[in-house]
Amino acid sequence: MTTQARRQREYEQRETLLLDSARRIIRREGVSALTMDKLAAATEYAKGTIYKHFSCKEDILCGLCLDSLRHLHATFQQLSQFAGNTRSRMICLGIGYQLYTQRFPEEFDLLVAARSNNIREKASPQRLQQIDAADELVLNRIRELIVQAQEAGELTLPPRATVDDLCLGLWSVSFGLLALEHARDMIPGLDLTPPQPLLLQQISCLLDGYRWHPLSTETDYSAIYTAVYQHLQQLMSRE
Amino acid sequence: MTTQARRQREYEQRETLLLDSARRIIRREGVSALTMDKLAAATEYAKGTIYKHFSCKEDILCGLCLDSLRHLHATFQQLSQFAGNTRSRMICLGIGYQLYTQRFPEEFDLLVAARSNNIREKASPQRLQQIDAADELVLNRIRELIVQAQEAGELTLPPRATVDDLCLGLWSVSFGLLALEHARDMIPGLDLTPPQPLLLQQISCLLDGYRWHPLSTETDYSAIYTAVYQHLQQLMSRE
DNA sequence: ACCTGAACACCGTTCAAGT
DNA sequence: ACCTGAACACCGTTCAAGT
Repeated sequence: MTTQARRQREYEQRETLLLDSARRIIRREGVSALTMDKLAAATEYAKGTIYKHFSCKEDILCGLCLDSLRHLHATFQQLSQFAGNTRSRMICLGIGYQLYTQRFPEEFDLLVAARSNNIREKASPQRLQQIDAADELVLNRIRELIVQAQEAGELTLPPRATVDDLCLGLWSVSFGLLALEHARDMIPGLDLTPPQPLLLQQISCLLDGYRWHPLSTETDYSAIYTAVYQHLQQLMSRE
Repeated sequence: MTTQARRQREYEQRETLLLDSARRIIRREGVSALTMDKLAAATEYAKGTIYKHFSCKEDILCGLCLDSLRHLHATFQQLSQFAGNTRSRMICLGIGYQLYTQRFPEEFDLLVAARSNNIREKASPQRLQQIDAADELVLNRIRELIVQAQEAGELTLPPRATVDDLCLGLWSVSFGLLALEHARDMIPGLDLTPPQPLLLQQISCLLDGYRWHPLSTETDYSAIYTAVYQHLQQLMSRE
């Protein structure tokens, strides 16, 4: 039935509209400004209609989080076509993550919040499952690169470490650092190297520790970092 | 005036009571179950009285977060008396952090949440300042140990890295890993080494990267880790 | 000077009525 | 079958009245 197909399409379009409107409200006025009344008014739908799509307010937040993850995955996929040795390409992913959080700080706040139980316990199971699936896709891009490094002979993991250990390690430093970076000016008197290369510094030392060649003592990654950073920044700002 | 001193003391006792009751409610029923009515009933004070202490609900959450940080700092202070080379002692701090989050998962959720702007923008400036000060004290314990490692000749930082870079790096991996660990069973199909040594694994590789001696290739830290972990676990469960 | 809790305002959620 | 928005319930915040 074509009618059914159209209905389905219209339903999805409406969901997109709802999420986009919600995102705009949050970006402009913060999460606390997102109310069902406001969202209904902005989209010109009744409040009841919103509940056809989302089980509760937290479910909307998770919907936004899901969008963010998919966006991040798309960015990672583009970046994995980047030329260079595997370690440089991993740095690319780090930069991509960093630029993403800088451009969409409100979304990153949601990514952080969606890890806490307060939000998860209210959202619908389906949405949570979708988030986990999207999470998995992002992690796969990292995993993939680690395996490629092994195949290229640029990485030999220490005896007790698995691919997923390294994958989680990278994910953790990046996530942790970027999450804490929000609070950067709030923590007084930290004498840090300039903000940009901070993530590079941490990832570099971690990868040196895992002995992912060429080591940072063998190659100057800061030049690569700066070049890629500027390149990506232009690429992403054009979107 | 002694009356004033007594008043002050009673005021502080009441604040402690309010925070303890709030914590109990959150532990038992989750953050969303914490309402002003419930807190007033539990403490046998009127709702208006709560506002003598806290500017809003989020201010209470930040108050709990502050308590957590101070508790963590006390733990770190105890742990810094631990004997051994500086790298082992740093691992101790990591274990302390890990055990802390395991024992008080709800509090850790608040520590994560208090980094997001949604909460910060509502809490009182004074409370936020206190949190930053407490944060600083915790970081100082880490910094201190790094400096001691330098003095002991066990650590020579790479040319571009500062003490605070390493400090933040350690803080980031730990925070990131522990924050993500909550979602551990939710991310399907991750083939990871058993949960306990996961943090050790990441910290070890990071410290190897920073060339903090003795390197993990020179010493078997997993034995030290297990011993300290069990020791601390007993110590903390007795509290 | 401090505490109280009724009253208010706001907002998430539901569901009977309408199309 | 789907959409609507009035009505409801809940909860954070205030402040006039009481001690």
